[in-house]
Amino acid sequence: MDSSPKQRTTRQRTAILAALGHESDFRSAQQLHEQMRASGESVGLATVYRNLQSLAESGQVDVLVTDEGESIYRQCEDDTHHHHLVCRVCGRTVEFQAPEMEEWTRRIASQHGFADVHHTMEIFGLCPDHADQAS
Amino acid sequence: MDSSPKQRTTRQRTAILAALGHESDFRSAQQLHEQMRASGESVGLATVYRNLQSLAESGQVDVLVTDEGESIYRQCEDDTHHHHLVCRVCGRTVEFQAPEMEEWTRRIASQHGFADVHHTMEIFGLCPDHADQAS
DNA sequence: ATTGCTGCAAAACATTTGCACGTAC
DNA sequence: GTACGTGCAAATGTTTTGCAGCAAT
Repeated sequence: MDSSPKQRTTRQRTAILAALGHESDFRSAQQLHEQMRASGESVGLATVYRNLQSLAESGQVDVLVTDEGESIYRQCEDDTHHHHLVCRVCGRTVEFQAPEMEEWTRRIASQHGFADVHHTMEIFGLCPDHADQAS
Repeated sequence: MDSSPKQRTTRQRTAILAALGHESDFRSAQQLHEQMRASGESVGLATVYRNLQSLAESGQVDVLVTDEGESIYRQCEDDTHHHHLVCRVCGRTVEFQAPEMEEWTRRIASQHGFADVHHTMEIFGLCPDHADQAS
C-alpha cells in the first residue's frame, strides 16, 4: 500500500527523462536507447527498459502498445486521464480529453453489469503535413 | 489491388475456424493451438499463426493486442465495425457499436486536421460473475 | 502438374532477469 | 555503510521464416 516507492535520482534516469524531453511523439525503448547513444549518452538498454517501466508506473510517462505489440513511451503534458491522436507517418501526437466518452464507456459497461472498468482508445491517422500520404 | 487472394480450404484452416467456433472469448494463438491439440487435432503452431493472420486480414476474425503485447483472436458475430467489452477475469466478451463515438472520433480528428483516421477502443472490466474479484 | 500449405526447427524480436559491481542516500 | 541502480549477457516468450515434403486446385 506504499504508493511512493523511493526512486533514486541517477544519471541514467535523469538522462532518460531528458531524452524523452518534450518531444510530441511516442518512441519505443529501443529507439530511445539508440537516440541516447547517438547523442553520446552511455546507458544500458536494460536500464532504459527498467526506467521507462517505473516511470510509467508512477504516471510520469504515457505508454501505448502498438498493433505490433511494441510498447511506446512519451512524456505527457497532462497528468489526468486523456487520449491520443497520433500521426501514422511522423508520430506527431495531440492529446485530448473526452469526458463524454468516459461517461459513455461507464454507461455501456454498467448496462452489461460490468464493474471496475477501464478502457483504451487511441486514434491513428494522417496529420495535416502527411494528409496525402498513402495508408 | 487484388483484394481476394486465393485461400485454400485445408484441413487445418477448417479446424482452426472450427476451434475458434462461436466461443465468446478471445484467445491467443498459443492457447488456441493447445486447445486444438488437447482435442486431438494435429496442427503446427506456425500454421495456427499463419492462418489467424490471414483470417484477420480478410476480416473473418477479430484481433486485439493485450497490454502485454500478445495478440488475441476471436471469431466475430458482427462483420461491421464494432468494439468490445471484455471481462478481465474470464474473458467473456460483449460486442457493441458506438455510432456516437465514431462520429466523435471523426470530429476530433478533423478538428486537428488529421485525415484517414482509424481508432481503437476496447473496454476491460469485471463481468457480473466476477464483479467482486480484486483487480 | 502447379502452386500454395504445412510442419518442424531455427531465427528474429522485444523484453526481462541474474549477478557482480557501482553509487545515491 | 547499505540498499538500490546499473550493465552485461543470458534467458524468456511470442511471433516469423526457411525449407523440404504434402495437398488442394
